[in-house]
Amino acid sequence: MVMGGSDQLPCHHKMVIGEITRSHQLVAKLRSLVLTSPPTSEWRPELANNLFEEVLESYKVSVSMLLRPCSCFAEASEVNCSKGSLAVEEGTMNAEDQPERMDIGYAHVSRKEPLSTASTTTTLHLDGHQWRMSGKKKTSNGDIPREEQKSWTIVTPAPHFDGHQWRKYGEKHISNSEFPRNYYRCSHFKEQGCHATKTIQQKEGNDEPPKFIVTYKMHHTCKSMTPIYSLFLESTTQSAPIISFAPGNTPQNKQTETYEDEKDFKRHDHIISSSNVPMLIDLNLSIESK
DNA sequence: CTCATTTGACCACC
DNA sequence: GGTGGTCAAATGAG
Repeated sequence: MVMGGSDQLPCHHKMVIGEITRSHQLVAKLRSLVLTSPPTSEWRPELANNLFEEVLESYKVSVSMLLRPCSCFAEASEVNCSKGSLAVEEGTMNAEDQPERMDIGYAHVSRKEPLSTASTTTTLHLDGHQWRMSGKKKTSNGDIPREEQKSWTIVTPAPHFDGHQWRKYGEKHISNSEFPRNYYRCSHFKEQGCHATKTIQQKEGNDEPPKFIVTYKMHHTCKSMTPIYSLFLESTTQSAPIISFAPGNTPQNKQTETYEDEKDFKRHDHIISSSNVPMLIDLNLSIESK
């Protein structure tokens, strides 16, 4: 994450950076503990557990800060913040929208172009995902056109680990596209009327592992989400600290498997979209410790 | 038998 | 009219 001088950052970003730096230090302590103390130490499990708790709490706080618009956003629904000209979109998920869960995949801050037209926003690569959000232009009959429905897109090698359960309801070959597009809706569509949907399409090219373009539409209104902090962000630096809290069988492990054919992939696709998703935190951050 | 996936048909939007 | 999104019957897995 390369950013300018800290005085150019929105105030809550400075707090987040501070919190993440603390997390980094805690992880360093944890590493030191694991590598240097004898496995038989009586105090080792308890101390390790305490450190883990602190790290988890610290990340939780960081994410909460990111989800909550800073005070300089609060004056209006769309306000310039510092020099970054950041705007929080109406309808963007914040801490109030999703108080019980930390689903970072839905945090969305976009950068408005100066004099932007009705519905276009450009992407701010704040968290390693590529984001797009369409506006709210309406048709003559008052409906939001399909193209303009609120949606956001991420590119990820792990398109299924967003903490929700999805049911596939369609597949379509897209013109000028090598791979079909798969259509999913929330598994709680029927019993809870949750209208969240997403499409997954493999990105063109020979990426290894393959990357998928995941487009979400509508926020979840269901209440039975697995409490997972699924922060699978694309790593772009070797030095990015990676924390995996699941010994083996991580989503990453699943996704980096190679599939014999499309059927084979789809079998895994089914498995990994179930609710039994292990926890993974993979932060793409470069923190200078001093 | 139940439930999830597949797949062709239908429909809305551009 | 072409393309993309959704529906629903058929199919398959457990």
